[in-house]
Amino acid sequence: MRKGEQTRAAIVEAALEIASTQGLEGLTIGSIAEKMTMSKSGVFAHFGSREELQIAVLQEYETQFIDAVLFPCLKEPRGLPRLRAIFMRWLDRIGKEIDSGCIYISGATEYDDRPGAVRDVLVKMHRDWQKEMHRATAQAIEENHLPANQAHADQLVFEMVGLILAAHQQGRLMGDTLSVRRASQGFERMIQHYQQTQSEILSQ
Amino acid sequence: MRKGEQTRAAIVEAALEIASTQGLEGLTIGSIAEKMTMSKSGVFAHFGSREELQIAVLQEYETQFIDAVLFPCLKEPRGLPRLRAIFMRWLDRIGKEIDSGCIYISGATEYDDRPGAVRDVLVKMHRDWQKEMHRATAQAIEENHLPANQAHADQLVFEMVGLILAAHQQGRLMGDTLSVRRASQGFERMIQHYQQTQSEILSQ
DNA sequence: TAAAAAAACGAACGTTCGGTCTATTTTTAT
DNA sequence: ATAAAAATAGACCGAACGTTCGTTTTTTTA
Repeated sequence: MRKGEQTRAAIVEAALEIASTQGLEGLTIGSIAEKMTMSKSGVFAHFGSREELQIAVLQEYETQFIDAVLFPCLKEPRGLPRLRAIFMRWLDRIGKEIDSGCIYISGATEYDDRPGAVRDVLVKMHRDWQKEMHRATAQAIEENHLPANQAHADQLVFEMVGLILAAHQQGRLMGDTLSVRRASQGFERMIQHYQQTQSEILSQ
Repeated sequence: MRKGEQTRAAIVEAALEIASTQGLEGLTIGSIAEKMTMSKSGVFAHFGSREELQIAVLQEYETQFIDAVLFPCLKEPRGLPRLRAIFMRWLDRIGKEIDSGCIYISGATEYDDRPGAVRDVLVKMHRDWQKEMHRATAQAIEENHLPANQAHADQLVFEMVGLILAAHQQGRLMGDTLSVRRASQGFERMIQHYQQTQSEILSQ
């Protein structure tokens, strides 16, 4: 019914805020209840278990992430422009999350050794996102924005993940205010490297 | 006294094993007691608090890390050979930790938003290690193994951190068995990029 | 407006947590 | 050997956890 769905959505929203700073494991039903000024059992009733609540939070995060990062970039031309736009929006989001935290990243270390439904969902989301990155990278190679014989989409995606993780860690743990810029420079250098390799081959 | 120190060391060792998979936050006194076949209070008495126990675990990890990664590399010639050796030993360690986990990395996301003594110690260890990396990189620039006008030690260290984090996450969460190789390739490509830049400048 | 359905509450359960206290055993030093 | 000191055990505490349950309040439907 209507009221229930509204409340459930509000709970998930509040839970996402808590999980951003405390992690998915630090997310307790009591803390949500307090934030919502509801009873624990009132919160609990909207989900069959804490696990389902955590999964709902992950799904909400995924929706917001795709909306904010991927969708706007599909207007960009296929190939390098779109790939660059995706990386930059992703990085921009990480920059905005330096005060709160990214549950994709914190979840990755929380659940890398904790089997269960939450981990399964998290892995699938990571995999789906990396598939998107892979597609955008492969298109850049198809469009000859990157040399086909040098650039391997898998490797490029791996290095982009690394730049994002470094930006997140250095920004949040070490208080490095330049971390977003460093990741951005790293990306441009990586692209430039492959393009240099291309021009060298062409000039031979 | 003698017996006490022995037991304490054994406790820290057991605690490090648990913390590697469960994280520093997942480390409970009860789980250590079970592993040691001791009572909780027996374990507890060796430390004034759980926090001190966690710090002791971190210090033990740091000692092992420096012994395994940094010290053997000081025999290598200053400059790029030493820098490469350090990165490769670091990466090799991450590869071996794919089944257990690295508490520097898991701790970074666990404590990036949790103030306190544990976080302070963790930040200092990260900072000290990055200083070592920075020194090795700066020496490579001094020795003209990397071009002084292009290579910035801070940026290089940042990107190395990223490659390590990606290798850890992709290896542990995503089950990517190639993650260590990808990080290694990323490192060589990064070095190659700066050296290409150098040769281009020289040929102008 | 009255009945039915959904939503929220509040108390309690069993468990686990870090931590305390006291008593007992083991180790060390004299 | 014996006394002092250190180490360990075991019972226990209050708090917080996820979860259950019966009841009450609110919302929806007829």
